Amino acid sequence: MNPLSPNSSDAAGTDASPSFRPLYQQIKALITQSLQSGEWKPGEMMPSEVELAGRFKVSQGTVRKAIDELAAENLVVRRQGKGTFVATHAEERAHFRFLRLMPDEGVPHHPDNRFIAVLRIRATAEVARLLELKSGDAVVYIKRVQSFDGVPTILEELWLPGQLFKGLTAERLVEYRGPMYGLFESEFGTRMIRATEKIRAVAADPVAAEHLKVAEGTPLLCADRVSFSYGDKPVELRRGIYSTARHHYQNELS
Amino acid sequence: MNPLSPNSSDAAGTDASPSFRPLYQQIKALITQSLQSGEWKPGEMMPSEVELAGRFKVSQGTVRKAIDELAAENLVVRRQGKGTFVATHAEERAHFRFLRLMPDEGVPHHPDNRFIAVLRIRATAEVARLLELKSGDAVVYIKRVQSFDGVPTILEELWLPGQLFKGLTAERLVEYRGPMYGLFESEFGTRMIRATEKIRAVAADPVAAEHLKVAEGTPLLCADRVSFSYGDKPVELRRGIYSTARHHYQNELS
DNA sequence: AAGTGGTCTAGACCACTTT
DNA sequence: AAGTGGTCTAGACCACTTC
Repeated sequence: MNPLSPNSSDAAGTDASPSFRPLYQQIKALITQSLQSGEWKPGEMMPSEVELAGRFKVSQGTVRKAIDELAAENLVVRRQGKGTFVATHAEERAHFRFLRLMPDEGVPHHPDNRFIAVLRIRATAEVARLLELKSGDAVVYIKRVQSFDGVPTILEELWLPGQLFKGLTAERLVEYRGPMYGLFESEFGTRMIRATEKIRAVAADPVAAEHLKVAEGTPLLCADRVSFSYGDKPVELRRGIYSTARHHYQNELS
Repeated sequence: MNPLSPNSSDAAGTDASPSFRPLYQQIKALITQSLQSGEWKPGEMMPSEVELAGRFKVSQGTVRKAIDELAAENLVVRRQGKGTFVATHAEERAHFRFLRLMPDEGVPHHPDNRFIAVLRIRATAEVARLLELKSGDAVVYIKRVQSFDGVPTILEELWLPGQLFKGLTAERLVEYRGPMYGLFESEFGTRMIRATEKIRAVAADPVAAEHLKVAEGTPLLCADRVSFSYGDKPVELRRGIYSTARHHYQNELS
């Protein structure tokens, strides 16, 4: 008998298996808990499959199936011969997982950041609703422009729960190299694992026109993103205004 | 010894396993071939796992792993207790796999179609390049408007290889109920399995403005899609012009 | 009862990386 | 040589559907 909640043939009682839950999914949940609690930090190696199998008193195959799903969800990364590692945003290849704006020609490269505002404000009703806060709760507001080859291309606004990002200042943002999600994960213990985006076409308002150096009324992409951490907890709101003169939003349908 | 190409310890020769290919991937390739050749038609049930295991002289677990990947790629659908079925576009739930335009409020429902043009023309250099044809090859050109609740929302142009869609006429398109991909698959034996989209913001030109009943210059989404069939063969070009007044392009980042 | 996919095990062995 | 993930097997049993 394994130590986890049995699915049938239990001690007694008419177990008509009202809610069957495979062992490997229970293992997966336990591993996810350890990831969330920070038992293994981003970038670190996790215990080997045989070690986890021993800890949970299940076969290696069952642990494998659990980790397979975690790898499919990009929570962990497997490297043959080396081990299984906690996924991290502080990596070159992770940068373009959430940045879907690609140059029409040439290879993608990293944008230059210019921060316009880093403020602590109070959540509007709309922001509070999407971040699952209360109206008036503290939020960090960030506004920045990203340029490729000196051409301003992205005007971005972010709203973050103030509670989670207490020490976040303009200085920290400016001095940090790499994607913001890397900073969030390493400095504030908040890891983005999933996001949804709603995309619309909008006309450049005076502010956007100024920052992106385009004429007022120019058609621009507007991407409203909600990012989630473990347990589908919303931890970021982001509105990106993209100039698609020399770039496009790339998507794979499958 | 299994009958498929051995990976090592072969009859003779210094096999330093220069190109290792797992058994289950070879099985997967064989099953894909059968799917492509039409041995089992879309919507039909395929042979059971044990039967396939017998046919290929491998264990059921190996067949399972092959089918697992095919299911992940949406080429087949597993139904516990029933069997494994060839995926088909002629299903309610499949409709919204490629249609990412969602209403800002309310539940998504099917659009009304109005066909503006169904022509056989010659491929321009650009169309030929993307469809991997030669300039001047025959292509089917389709132009249509899709409306939700009577509101014209999508202006779409399609280019299809003439060779693959010989009997395609306006009548066939009009009388067919359901998504176009269903027609392509059932009547022309061409099944879309994957697509890429590049999205930009554009200003409504006179033609788009007229069809979508918006003012000239209105910002609209422009989605350029290339669809692929088995073997990454391009089989459709589609340019969609979306009005995002009451809809948005929905995307999941993970 | 029979057939299907789904889970779980124990063990063997392979490929890859590091020591 | 030792440790890691990756493959493959054979068999038992479970959950679900159909007959």
